[in-house]
Parts: sequence; C-alpha cells; structure tokens
Amino acid sequence: MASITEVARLAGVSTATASRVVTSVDYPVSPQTRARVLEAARALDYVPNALARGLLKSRIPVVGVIVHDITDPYFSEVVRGVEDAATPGGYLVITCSSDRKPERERSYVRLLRSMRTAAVIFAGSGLDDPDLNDEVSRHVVGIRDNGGAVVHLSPHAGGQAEVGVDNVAGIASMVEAVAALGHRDIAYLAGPTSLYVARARLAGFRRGLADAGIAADQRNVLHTSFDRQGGALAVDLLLAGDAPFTAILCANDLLALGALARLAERGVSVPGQVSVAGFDDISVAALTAPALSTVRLPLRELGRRGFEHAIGLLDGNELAREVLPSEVVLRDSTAPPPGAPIKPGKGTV
Amino acid sequence: MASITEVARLAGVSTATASRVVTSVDYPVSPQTRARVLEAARALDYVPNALARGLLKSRIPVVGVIVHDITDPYFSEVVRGVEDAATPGGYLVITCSSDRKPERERSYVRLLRSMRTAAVIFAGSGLDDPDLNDEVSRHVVGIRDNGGAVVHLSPHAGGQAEVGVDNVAGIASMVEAVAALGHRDIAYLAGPTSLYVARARLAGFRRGLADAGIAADQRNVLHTSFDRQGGALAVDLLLAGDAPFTAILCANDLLALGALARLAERGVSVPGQVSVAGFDDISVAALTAPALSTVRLPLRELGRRGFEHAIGLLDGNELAREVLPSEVVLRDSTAPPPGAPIKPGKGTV
DNA sequence: CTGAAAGCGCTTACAG
DNA sequence: CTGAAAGCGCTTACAG
Repeated sequence: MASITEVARLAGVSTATASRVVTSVDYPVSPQTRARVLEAARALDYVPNALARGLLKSRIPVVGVIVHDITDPYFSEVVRGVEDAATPGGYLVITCSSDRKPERERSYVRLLRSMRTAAVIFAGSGLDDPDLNDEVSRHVVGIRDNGGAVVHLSPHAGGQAEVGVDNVAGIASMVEAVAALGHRDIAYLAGPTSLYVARARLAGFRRGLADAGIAADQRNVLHTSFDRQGGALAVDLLLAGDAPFTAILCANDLLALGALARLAERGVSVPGQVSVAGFDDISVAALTAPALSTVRLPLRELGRRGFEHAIGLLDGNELAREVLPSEVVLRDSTAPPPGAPIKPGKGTV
Repeated sequence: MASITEVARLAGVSTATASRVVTSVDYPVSPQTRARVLEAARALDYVPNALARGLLKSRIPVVGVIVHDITDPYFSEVVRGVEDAATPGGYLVITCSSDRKPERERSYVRLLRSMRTAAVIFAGSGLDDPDLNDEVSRHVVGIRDNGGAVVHLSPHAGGQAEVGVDNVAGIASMVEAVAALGHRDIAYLAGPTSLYVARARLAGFRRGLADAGIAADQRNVLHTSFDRQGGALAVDLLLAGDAPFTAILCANDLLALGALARLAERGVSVPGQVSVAGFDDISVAALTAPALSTVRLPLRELGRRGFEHAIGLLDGNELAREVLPSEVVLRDSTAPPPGAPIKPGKGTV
C-alpha cells in the first residue's frame, strides 16, 4: 500500500505538503501543487493509514458500544442510532456483546481502551458486581485521561445515565394505564435485581401502584432473567401461586413475549383473562399475537444522542444530563379485566 | 496514559525487555526481570497502545462486517456469529450498516481499509452496480495486498461466496415441500433483482417448480423490495391480479412477515385459504401468528465460519469454498390447499 | 538474558 | 507557500 512518502515523491513535494493536501486541512497550498499531489494520490490508490494518524493523535475515530447482545432488538436499535450519528463524521462503530458477563465486559473495555477509541458508550445497564466495576471504572478513568469520552445510556454503578430515559416514570405510567382499565391485581416480572435498570423499573412499578392507590402484593412481584424464558417461567410460577392477578406487567418486552407464549400454551386467553404489557417497544412487539402493549422508548434516538453527547465531550463542552421521553402504547394485549365494567373513554386503542 | 517507555523506566529495564514481557512473546527473560516489569505495568495501569502495534504490523486485530442493516435480525445474527469467533483471539468487530446504498458501502470499505483491519467480511449480498463494484474491488485488492483477508457470505459481483449457503437448493426444497402438500399454483415474492442473492433464490424457485413438474406462471412471480413493506405490497398485487394461487413463497422472512400481516388485514386466512413460507428463519419467524414456515439458515454459524475462514486466509492457508446446510422448517403458515385431499404422512409439522 | 537503535506512516511546530 | 525534522508508542533484528 502506498504511503504518504510515496505520494510525495511521485508528486515531487515534501511529505508535509502532501499531508496538507490529502488531509484537506485549512493550510495554504498552491493550486498546481495541490493538483499534482491529488493526481499522485489517485494514481497510487493512496488511502491514508488511520493507525499512524491515530497514534499521533492518541485517539482514533471509532466509537465502541458495549451491549448485552447485538441480537437483542433493543440493542441493535440503539447501535443503529449510534451508527447513524457516527457515520457523517467518519467514525466507525465497534459492537461488543458482553452477554452481561463481567469477564467479557471487562476484557472488551480494556480492548477498547487499548485501541484508543475516541468514545465508549455503555448501552446496557450496569451490573452490580464490585470486582467488575472496580476494573471498569479504572479503564473509564484511563480513557477519559486520554481525552476519550465515556457515555452511559442506562443507570450504572457510577450513577445515572448521561443520556437516558426515565425508567421509573415509564413503568409508573404503564401501571396507571392498566389501572385505568380497571386492574387492581397486577403482577410484575421485574427482571434481574443485579441490573440497575431493573431496580429503577421496579421502583417505578411500586410508585405506579402507590399513585393508583393499590396495595402492593409481594407475591405478585417476580424476579426473573431478562429474556423470553424468564417470562415463560414466571407465568408458570404465577399460575401455580395463590395470589390473584388480572394483569402482568413486564420490565421488558422479551419477558412479555415469553409470558404471551406460555399463557397461550397454558390456554389462558390474552387479553380476555389476563392483560400483558411489556416495556421498550422493540420492533417485534407489534408483530406478536395479540400485538403487545408496551412503553415505547426512543431507542434509535437514544443511540444517536449518546454519540452526540460523546462528541460534545470530545469537544470539551460542559454537558447536561439528558432524559429522553417514553410513551405508553396500548395495543391488543391489554383490556379491562374479566367482568370489569366498560367505562366510556377507556380501553385498548 | 503510561507508555512502554515509562514501564521500562520504572522497572529499570530497556523498552525492548519491557515489550517482551508485556506481550508475553516466546522470548527468554529472567524471572526477576519479568516480575519487576509486570509490577511496574500494574502500578502504572499500563494498557498497550494497539495503534502503535498496528502501525508496526500494518494491521490491527479488528474485523469489519458490512451488513445491510444491523437492525435486521438476519444480520445481527450473522454479526453475533462473527463476534463469537473473533473474541477468543482478541479481535474486535466493526459493524457497518450500508442500507444497500452504494455510497455508504463504498465509504465504509474505504474506512475499513484506512484502518488496516485484518479482515473485512461482506455479510450481505452484492449489489449489481458497476461503479460501486469497481471501487469496492479496488479496495478489496488493496486490503489483500496489505495482507488482509476478505470474505463474502453471499454471492457478489466477483462470484460465489467463500462461505455461504446453497440458496438455489434451499428455495427449491421449500417448493418441493409445498408441492408435497398439494399446491400447484405457487406465487413467489422474489426480492430485488439487483441483489445477487435474490437472483439465486429465484433460480431456485424455478428449479423447484421444474422438479415438481409444475409449469411456471410468470404472473405469479413478483419483484419486490426485501422488507415487510414489499411483502404487503405484493399481496395487494396478487389479490388484484387474475392468476390463481394457493401458496406464497418468499425470498426472505421479512417479505413473508409483511405478506402475513397484509393477508390478515385483507381477511384472507393463513393457512386455510393461502399458505405462506419465508426463507432465512430469523428469530421472529417462530413468533408470528401463525408461526412462519421457512427455510432455516445457520446464520450464526455463517458468521462464525466466515471469521474462521478469514483467519485461515491470514494464516496463509489455501482454503476451499464452504457451503453450509439449510433445512425446511414447516410451522403453522403452510397446509394443504383448500379442498386438497389430506394425504397421510403429509401436512404441517 | 539484555539493550541500543531503527523504523512503521503520519502530522505539526518551526524555519525559511 | 514549502520543506526538514521530530516524535507518537511500539517491536524486532542485531549485537553483545
């Protein structure tokens, strides 16, 4: 591969001059010289070495995104948002699926640091794991010391997201919507307590209940994984338990998908006998039968704003925390509870 | 950030020695020296600069994957496979969503080349666009000249995939399965003809028809986009047309999802009045109502093998083309045509 | 077993 | 407007 040295030689100029024209930096170069350099670069199919440039700047135009799993539609949507914002500025995005395993997350963050990526975005929630967080925060300090930007899109060990959503208010508003349909006995699939975001959503569930004047029934709050299987398992538990429930709210859509599937297998009709609602509004949510009621999060926008926040940091700006809006979306999986009076103006959309 | 120079100084050794121990290369260093260097590295929170190392090797342990859209479950699955294979060797993966736009693909490939990524994997099908392909193949040559590996997972302008699936046989076997159910009037949503993979699948459809002794009805072959909207549109066209059909086969699952949704809207029952089948078996395919019959492609494995193929190339091996198996999966969206005799041993699984 | 030195491909003060 | 030279942080023959 041709280097700037060869381009300069072919054009009969110094590497300094050649560099100035190919980087199209704002520096005076005579038109003839410029043309000669450009022609030489074209002839040699010159493509600058980003590694050399990065070494000099001690930073490379790449943003790393740490996700749970790129295959989870929540995260692919966020990553797409990051990419959409990153592309115009010539940034590339590295995706890291940590599977929420401390060792994987740790090694990814270290690798990203070793690559001197300009920014690292933590898309998923932090894990409450002291060992992990010690090492990760050491790397975060290292990245920032080096002039890199670090942004969180979810609550984490260090506190709130720099760019995030209001999880508490989001779940609370779904509780409100379901309560407005007439539900009083509301079960909740809470996800893993080790995840900060799940804790926030659980707090939102409790707040929603309190706001609606409903006494919480601890038997109806289930701690689960954050995937479909967790939703299916929880339905079995709920069905086997003795606490009444007419609605199941879930801390994310994957849980709701699992719950929907298991409910169908067990012959429980949704929303006839039980209403189900998710959280996130991943793209499949509208495709299930019945279509899932959920809380829509602006996932792509979250990724986009996350990257823009990082750029702001890189530019040395003082940045305020940002909270993106969420919205309750009632589809076909929620309805008044069996035997509930139909109130005008309420019901599924 | 501490450099190897500082580590060496703190340990009281040369950078050469320090480098030898931190890279744990197979080179004799006395145990005491080694311990001192390791301790210095730890004390300084030393993380090697991958850019400097990459500049020296003129290659960085990163693999770029060009996809249509990371949000499309087909591609997120493939990317996950690449990542699973890449991680153990310390490789990072860059995802590039080209949206099948020539300018985007072009600029991504150039950026990847400028980063001297060790490998570039084209996950999606090539576009039949001469301008694009000229420039892309120039970059491919450049990457290979530089010792990098380039792998295609789909047919492209340059020929067959190095690691791929047999699209022709895959669709043909779905035609066979549907014909075995008793269908004779089979419509086909072909996807965009500008995509090499869509052409291969169309050829497979024709071959399947011929094998089953069914005369092709050109009115029932529709050229579409490759997304849900294309499937919905095609259903409208089919319904408005005068060619009879009892089954709709689709060149990918997204088309089938769109067809399913529009058929439901139009009040056509699936599989009662019309059978529908997709191709790919993306994760949502099992979640729709009715669950979609499709051809399962080992997507994650495709990504994994693609990366391993790249590593083989990097190691200088002479590699054979590889074709991964596909499998017909009959779920609930296919059944015998209305009024067809039920033959024992046939039917949905 | 250890170290001095060259060099990977750039950019950028600095001098003219 | 142009160029000579230093230096970013590594690794690796080469010499001892």
